[in-house]
Amino acid sequence: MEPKRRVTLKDVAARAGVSTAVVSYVINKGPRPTSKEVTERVHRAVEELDYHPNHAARGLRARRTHAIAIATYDFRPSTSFFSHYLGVMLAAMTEALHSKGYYLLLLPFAIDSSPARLRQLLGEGRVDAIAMRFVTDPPSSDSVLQVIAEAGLPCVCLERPGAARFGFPSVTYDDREGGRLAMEHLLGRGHRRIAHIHGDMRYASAQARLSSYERAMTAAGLEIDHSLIVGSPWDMKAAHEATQRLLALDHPPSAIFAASDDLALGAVQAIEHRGLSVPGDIAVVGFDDIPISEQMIPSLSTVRLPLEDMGRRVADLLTAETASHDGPRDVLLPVELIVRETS
Amino acid sequence: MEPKRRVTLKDVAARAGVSTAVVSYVINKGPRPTSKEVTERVHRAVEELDYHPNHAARGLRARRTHAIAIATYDFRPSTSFFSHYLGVMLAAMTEALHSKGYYLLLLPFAIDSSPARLRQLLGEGRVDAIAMRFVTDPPSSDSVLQVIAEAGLPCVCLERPGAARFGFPSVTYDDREGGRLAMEHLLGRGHRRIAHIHGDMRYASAQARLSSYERAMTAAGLEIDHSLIVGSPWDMKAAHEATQRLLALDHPPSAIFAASDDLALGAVQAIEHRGLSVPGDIAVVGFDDIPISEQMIPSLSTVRLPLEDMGRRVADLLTAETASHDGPRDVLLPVELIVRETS
DNA sequence: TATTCATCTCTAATCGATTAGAATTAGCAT
DNA sequence: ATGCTAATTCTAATCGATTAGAGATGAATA
Repeated sequence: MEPKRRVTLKDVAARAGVSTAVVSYVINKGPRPTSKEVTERVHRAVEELDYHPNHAARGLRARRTHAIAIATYDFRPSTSFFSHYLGVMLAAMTEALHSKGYYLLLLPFAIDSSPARLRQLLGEGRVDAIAMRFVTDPPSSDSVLQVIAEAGLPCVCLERPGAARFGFPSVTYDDREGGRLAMEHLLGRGHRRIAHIHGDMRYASAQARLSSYERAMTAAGLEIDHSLIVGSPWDMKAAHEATQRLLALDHPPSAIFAASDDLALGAVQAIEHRGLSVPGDIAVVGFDDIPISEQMIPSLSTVRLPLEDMGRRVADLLTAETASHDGPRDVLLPVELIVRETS
Repeated sequence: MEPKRRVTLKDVAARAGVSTAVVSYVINKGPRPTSKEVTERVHRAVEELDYHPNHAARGLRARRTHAIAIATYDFRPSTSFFSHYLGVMLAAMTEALHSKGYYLLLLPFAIDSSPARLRQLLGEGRVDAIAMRFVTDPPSSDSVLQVIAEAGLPCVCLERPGAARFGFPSVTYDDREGGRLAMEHLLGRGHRRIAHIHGDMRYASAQARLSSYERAMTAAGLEIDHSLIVGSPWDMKAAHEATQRLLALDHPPSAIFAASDDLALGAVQAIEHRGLSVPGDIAVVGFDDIPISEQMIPSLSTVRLPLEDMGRRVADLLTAETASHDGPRDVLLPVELIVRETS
């Protein structure tokens, strides 16, 4: 393949019989008006030459790269970086960004990675803005956000609000409300002895869901029985074993609220292995709504996260020219209870 | 945040008391030698000023962006783009690229998306190379590859070899061998009546795994009973129902080879719901080795894909200066049979 | 000491766009 | 027609690096 000579602005200008400045104006729809006739000629030339503005030249002069970076600070980067959770969100975000002419750059961050890499990325001026996902609450994230703030780069935080003091907005789904909905549902079905399987408590989500459980129980006038709160590290097998412990109790629960669908899956399996039925003997509600939840039999009742919405909102916030009219906002997106067969 | 003035080459040069050319030489370790003393002075200046070369300027002049794009041509882009499969691979790839100073750009392609987007990306000169994943065999992918070839960009194909005529290497895992291993394993345990649950036959993997099944049966001198080959669209629920049909046969199988772990999951559930045990009554082997496979009880025997290896290999191929000494190569990575409790 | 050669450094052109500021043209009222 | 303003268009500087070609330096050789 002989690498055909690139088509440049100059070529287009020559073909359209105008100066390069005008071509630039036409392409960028401004900042100065162009006559209808010239505009058309330029567009035709662009079309005919299959011209695409060079990204580097553009970025150099205009200081805009039309690229957005996303980094996740997670404890389990390699296995979970692209969980269903992040995956769906990323897909939506990629698509939303693309439709605005932006590209998404993936950064490989673990929760303990040094800010050096980040500093390099920012120093290079490679991206216009950055999205950060933290699985824990501030202030563990502060040093990272500090780096971004110093670079003067727009940033949106995923899931964990509280970056407002850096001037950054956030997009979060409503973990608390999700837990409330799940519990309300189970309580509404008459369950009184409800267990909770929580996830890795280093995660803010695990904390939030557990505290929703406790709040709901208390609000319903029920005492919190700590033998009904079992834990595991977001791991289906651990959930299976935890459930076995629940089933072995003198007063086993009649319902289980699991902090994730993976955990719920383990619970359902354990219950069925014990010869009991779901939801006949024990009802189960999960959290996340991963694809399996709908497909398994019995299908899993769960709390659906607004993943695609989140992706789109983040994309919108990051590409908004009109950055925050009235200060950064913490966007809280609603979750949805999906009642299926396990409850 | 007042956006601090950028530190440029000039600043570094001034501080080190040399010309910008020398700084460039030092930073890029070539193409001309620099004296030890000057080299050190420059490094010190870089350090002190926290200098990072501007990506756009660099890209403009040197025509290298140090960015790699990846696109997936799949039938189900939104749900599966970031399946476990792609996720782990991407994580490995991102990391490998990063360690070489490259960044990964995500492209949001569905299998029927037009080449226009791609042409734009390439026209912009935004990336140095591109990785493409196709879930079907050529020639459906040819028009896309044609675009890349015309742009003269290095490209690596994931999973589906046969792009050699465009001069592109490929990285694939051994689907056929995986099927063979799974079947050999089941046959070795004395199973003779083995069923196969295949996935969406539009996928080359589904085809390859099915044909491995047929080949193994034939090689073992067994006749292929078409009532034992049931299909579903990579969907756990469909697998569940397909398995119910298998169990209802006059001569139900004693083992099932499922074309994916998701399908295997559905099969296991169906078997257990029927009151039978796995592997006591029926053995099951899956394909992929998703995280759940190890965690479920009983844990699932399956074929593990070399996902991280693939990611790294692709990264290597795409960043290799020495592009193909002796023509493009189709790299075929081995898979591994993981025997667990279901078989 | 003069000459040659290798090594290192500097000057300045260049990549391809954007965008001030100047120049031109068009539109309109006088 | 003429002057004035508004609408367009052109010229050329600029972004921040890389890199050919020229120049300077020092060591080795004659």
